Amino acid sequence: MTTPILTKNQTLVFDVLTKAEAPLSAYTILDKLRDHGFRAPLQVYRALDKLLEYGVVHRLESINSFVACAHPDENCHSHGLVAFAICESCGQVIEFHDHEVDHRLMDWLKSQKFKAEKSTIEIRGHCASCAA
Amino acid sequence: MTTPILTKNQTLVFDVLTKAEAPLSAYTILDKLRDHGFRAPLQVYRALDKLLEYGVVHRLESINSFVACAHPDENCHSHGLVAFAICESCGQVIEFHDHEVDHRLMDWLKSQKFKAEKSTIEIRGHCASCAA
DNA sequence: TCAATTGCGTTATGCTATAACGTGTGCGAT
DNA sequence: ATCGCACACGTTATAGCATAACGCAATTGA
Repeated sequence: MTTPILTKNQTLVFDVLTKAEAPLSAYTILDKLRDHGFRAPLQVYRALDKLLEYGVVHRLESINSFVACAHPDENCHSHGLVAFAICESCGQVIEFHDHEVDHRLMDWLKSQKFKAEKSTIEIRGHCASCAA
Repeated sequence: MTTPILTKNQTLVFDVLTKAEAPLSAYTILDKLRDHGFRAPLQVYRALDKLLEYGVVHRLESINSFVACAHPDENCHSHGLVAFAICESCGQVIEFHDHEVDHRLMDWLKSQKFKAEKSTIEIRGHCASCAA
């Protein structure tokens, strides 16, 4: 699946996320786009839904925020599980993929006959710079 | 760290969660406890905070809900990482611990000099009974 | 041309979580 | 004993996150 051309709103939201240095909440995105005519949360959420579907944006469940995918080119859906390390000081996010963890989790799920659909792996703590 | 005696409110909330067959949101807990004098969300959240601190309850970030720990006796904080498989049909949750996944993630974090504090691993999908 | 699909805008609403205030109770130190 | 402290509790208000439901406009394809 290749990413379709983005609509105007989707582009605006995606650009804001791409330029941000940390995850943004939907309402923060809304505020940043008021000058571009955004007035209501739905405008943001609808764009986010599509961007998530295309795999170019990730949702961080543990902090109710969104980040642009770290692999702009390839489609992130093909990477298997994605994990995130989120710094609680500076907000920076490190995205990573590990097939070992993948397999281990998948094997376990298989043994339970559990059909996985979506996964969330998020570690909160402090990054190298902030741990000081 | 052993779990202190629970207060009245903590006990009420913990009992509701223990009897539930699926995770409950704070507001659902509130509704279930109105007959016991609960009137406001804070009464629930304050009890939950303590129960989370004691490690006898887990928060499921991806569905904004709470479950009683599957290991009532031992303290769950000592298990290292905890992961959850959450059925989107019946709501049932399977809790599991895997040292392999643990180590793998921890090694990765170490290589990034990231100091982990809290972790969230949640897989949504369908359990054996519901996948049919 | 017509119907179906998709994106968009708006208003209203619902769900999740916490701030800020004050009260009461138990308990150790002086 | 009583003072001070820590802690649980109750209440009101508010902040923050997300979606329902309506209608309009543009696009596309039969």
